[in-house]
Amino acid sequence: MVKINKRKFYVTTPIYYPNDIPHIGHAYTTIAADILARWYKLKEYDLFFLTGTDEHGKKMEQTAEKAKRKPKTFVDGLIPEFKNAWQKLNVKYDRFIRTTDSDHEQVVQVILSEVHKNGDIYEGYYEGYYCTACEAYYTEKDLIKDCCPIHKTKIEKLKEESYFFKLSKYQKILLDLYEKNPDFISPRYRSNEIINRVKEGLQDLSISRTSFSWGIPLPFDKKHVCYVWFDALINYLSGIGYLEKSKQFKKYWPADVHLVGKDILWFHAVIWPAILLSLKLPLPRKIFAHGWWTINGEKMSKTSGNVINIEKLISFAGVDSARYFLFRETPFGNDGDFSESALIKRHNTELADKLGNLVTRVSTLAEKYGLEKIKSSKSLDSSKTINKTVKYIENYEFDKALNEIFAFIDKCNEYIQDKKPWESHDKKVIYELSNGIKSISILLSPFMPETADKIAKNFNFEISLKSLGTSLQVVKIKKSDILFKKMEETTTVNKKQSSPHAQAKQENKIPYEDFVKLDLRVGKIIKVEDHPQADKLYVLTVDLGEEKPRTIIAGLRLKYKKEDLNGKLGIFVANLEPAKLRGIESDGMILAAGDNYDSIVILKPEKEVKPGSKIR
RNA sequence: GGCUCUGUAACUCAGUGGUAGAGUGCGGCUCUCAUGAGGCCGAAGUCGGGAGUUCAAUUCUCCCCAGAGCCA
Repeated sequence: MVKINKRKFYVTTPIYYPNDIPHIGHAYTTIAADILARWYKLKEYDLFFLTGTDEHGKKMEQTAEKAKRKPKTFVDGLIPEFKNAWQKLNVKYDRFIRTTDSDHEQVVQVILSEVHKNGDIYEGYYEGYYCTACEAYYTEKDLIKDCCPIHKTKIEKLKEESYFFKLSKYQKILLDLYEKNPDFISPRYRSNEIINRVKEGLQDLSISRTSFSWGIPLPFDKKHVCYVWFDALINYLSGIGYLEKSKQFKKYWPADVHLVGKDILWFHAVIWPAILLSLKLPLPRKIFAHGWWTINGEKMSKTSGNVINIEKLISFAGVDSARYFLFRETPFGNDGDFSESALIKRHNTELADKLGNLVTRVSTLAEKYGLEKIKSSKSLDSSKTINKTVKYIENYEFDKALNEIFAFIDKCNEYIQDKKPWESHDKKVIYELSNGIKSISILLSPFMPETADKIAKNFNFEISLKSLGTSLQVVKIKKSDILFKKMEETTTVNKKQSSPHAQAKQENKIPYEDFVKLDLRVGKIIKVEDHPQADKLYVLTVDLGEEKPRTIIAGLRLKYKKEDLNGKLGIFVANLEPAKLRGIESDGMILAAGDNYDSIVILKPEKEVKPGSKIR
């Protein structure tokens, strides 16, 4: 008898280095995984969602030493930061794996032995410039003045005994794989980047170190500990029970998607598949690289103090608004810019005004007039929205999915306006709208689980795929509480913390480069005539130190007599785009000061200078 | 430097071989069930610049300019 297995979905985040506190970057990947997890759970897939921490390496060893702790004790203290963060963000993972978990350590050793046995690991020497902060070697040409190109710290040449993984052996197979599976690496442009690099050739990868001991020892040479990346990648296997739970492992492997930041795509799209090929294991279905967040247009960094940690992310407008914003603002894959004002704006206009308000008004009408079930609604049909949203979510186009859902919310608002149920008391219309709200909530539930739950309770339906396909039951409905309170922007804290550059931008200041674009010059007015078509305008002939004098129109006729201007010096914009004013072309502009026309005065140099002198 | 991509309304972006759309913002009108929310209407663009192919180019080709990404 053939047993029909339920379809499964296995999603992972990278395992995070726990020395940093979790911030918006970590949150982005993890929430994305949570959205997918919730979505496939909704579809009743057998789901596994793995996240965790990467705890080995020289850097961690050193930090622990500074804190006068043993590495393990030190790391133990950092883990709650991450677990709490995910709890606060409503992220529901199936396992939080730590590379110090004993089952993981065991798996890494078994895998090292297997790869070794397969002849893909050999002994050699590694020579290069090692940056402890990056945990990576650099070649001489990578260095910038003997310093690490990323951390700008001085780094030294190291030569150590090392074991190597035969990455070069897999170049052709990998290229073949990318070609046959163009969506293996997503988005597509990232795939092209990787392909080009792999074409340039692959070097064997050093996978062990002798310079520190905080790591997993190689089973065939205990002097060496495993290089952190090799150790870390294997979490995707150990996390679902590579050794002891072979049934579970067989069910979930291969992973359906590894979500990663664009900075670690190389490891996941090249090294990881090569390891799996050596192990003769099936490859993950997809590696998806997402972008980074800038903060107010600036790179996020500890030194500029603009890091958005989880507390802060939630503090602006709550968890659901933060989750919504991150995936509505920017296509998944692209870089995005985070700012409090952008978040609050979306919270107010989209969540409060459109969605929240719709729920309140429909629930109020339902409470007052009740519902009457109808079979199907042609005028307010959500099936197209559902189909499109499904397509977008499963294609990792979260922004488009949300856009689709909100287009339907707009439709509901148009419908209610059109049908005016507060006049007609038409229970069928209110039912149609309630049913629409049900679809909206279920589709939104992966993104905004709390909100979806609240609406579901209020309108008495279940968040499930089944419920999406069936009509709402008629029950008594009460007016909904406010789902999204409108927020006011309180940027003062933010502004103080941001750099002078970002601050200048916010205050509408321009960079110096923009100022120098202005060609301001002293000019001598050599002729003043009335503009024939306008009683406010003079037509000036101005010497700007050029071969020919220019014609410049000035609105000074009511303020200055001709003789007050003739022969006088003034300040002019010399590179203004020429403009026709009442039929005469003006090639420049005279500068004047004054808050309004009545108080206007022209500007003059303090001493006599020659026409054409530059203002600087 | 090498490879790749982008340049469309004030902003963010969609789009097509037959001279352009959406959201936000802005201006006006309007309803009152609703969170000063909602709905309707409107203004706004030489589709980066130049050349070529074509009956026709924002859309194809080439060059130039500007910006971005990736380079173990």
